[in-house]
Amino acid sequence: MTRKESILQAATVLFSQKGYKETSTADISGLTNVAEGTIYYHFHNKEKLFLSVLERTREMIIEEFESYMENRHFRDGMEMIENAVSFYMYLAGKMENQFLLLHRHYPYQMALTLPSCRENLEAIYDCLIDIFEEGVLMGQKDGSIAKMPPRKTALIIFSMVDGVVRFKTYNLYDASALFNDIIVSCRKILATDHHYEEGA
Amino acid sequence: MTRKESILQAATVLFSQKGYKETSTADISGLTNVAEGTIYYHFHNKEKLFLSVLERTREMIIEEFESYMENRHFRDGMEMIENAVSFYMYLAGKMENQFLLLHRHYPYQMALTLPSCRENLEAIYDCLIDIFEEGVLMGQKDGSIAKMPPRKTALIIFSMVDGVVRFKTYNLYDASALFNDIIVSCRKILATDHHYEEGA
DNA sequence: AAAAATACCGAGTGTTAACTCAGTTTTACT
DNA sequence: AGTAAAACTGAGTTAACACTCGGTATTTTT
Repeated sequence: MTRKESILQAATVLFSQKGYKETSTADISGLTNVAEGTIYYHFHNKEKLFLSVLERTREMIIEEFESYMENRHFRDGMEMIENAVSFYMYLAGKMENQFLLLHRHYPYQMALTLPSCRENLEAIYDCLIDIFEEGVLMGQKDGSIAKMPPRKTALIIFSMVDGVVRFKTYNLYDASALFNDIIVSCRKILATDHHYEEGA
Repeated sequence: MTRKESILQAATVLFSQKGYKETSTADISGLTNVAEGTIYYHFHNKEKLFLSVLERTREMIIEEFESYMENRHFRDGMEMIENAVSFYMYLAGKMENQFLLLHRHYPYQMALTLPSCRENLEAIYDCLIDIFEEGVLMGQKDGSIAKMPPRKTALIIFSMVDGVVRFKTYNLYDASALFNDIIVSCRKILATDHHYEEGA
């Protein structure tokens, strides 16, 4: 692994676990056995390093999600959303540090003054919410999902799932224990009145 | 207003808007026209000041919520939850800074090493989720809410609402635009199969 | 193999921020 | 009014941190 790569990895871990301000370039240097000067050689300054971490995070999350969705076939919109929800929860566990980074307030604060930061965050959320919205639209065509505003519905489903993941992040409650209940709640929110299914 | 009080207020604003590490005692001193020494006279150090802010936040949120709930009468459990949800969204706007503080990762990190910090956070979430749980239990008795695990259901409702509030916090989406949709979704999650109401 | 370009190093620098403390002002009490 | 206690002040101290820079090692090119 190149030094540049190991700096990025260590920065991802430390920025997410300790926070941006709480992580010093000396910390990163110590964790990687790469001299501090090298960090500045590759990333110019700490802020740009953070942006690189965020950009990498965006690439990884979007790629993971799109490759999951595209090579798959769903019976109907409802099934698509159920799958998207469970994949989101799976991914939040697999890419723990990246999701933790997104659950910190720092990136959103940086986004207020740094357009490139905001672009990365918006790209991630747009990608995720677009997938949910697509599922709603598909479900409304095939009759598995009731008529309701697609974008808003996607946002609500997303915030429900993300909120539960956050409980885990905050060490308040174990998200995986709520997995089934989340899926059931999604179905209830989306179900059409007549053909109401309750599976386990 | 006493100096101690104005320090607490300024600290609440700055810690929530800028972050803990990003706020210096000089910042607080500047905003209050109180000398830095005075901050240390009253709070001993920056960490203890933060804890005082958090304790105050806990007191205020719990008091607001309990006084809202206790002087009120609900037709059934469903109505109680609807009211709790809308009051939560109202309060998140009214006490913007305190909620922002709770939406930052810092307090949860501090909670890992500082039991008194964890106690404050748990007290807040316990209070809120207890209220939702109580609503579920009530609704299951009076028939307005379906049979489902009360605690888990309360957690899901809570994370849905809190997740939407967070969109606002992060400047990604305006929570108030989703208000009606949230209420409708809650009803759908909770409703009994037979007596399914859909109001506006 | 020599030269050029790239990657890397870590001691040094300037700044910032938490916290202290010796002294001053205000309040409380007799 | 006089005195003791509490509240307050801000210059000074110390440590940590982001970043620089002159020099060295490594890789690439010719």
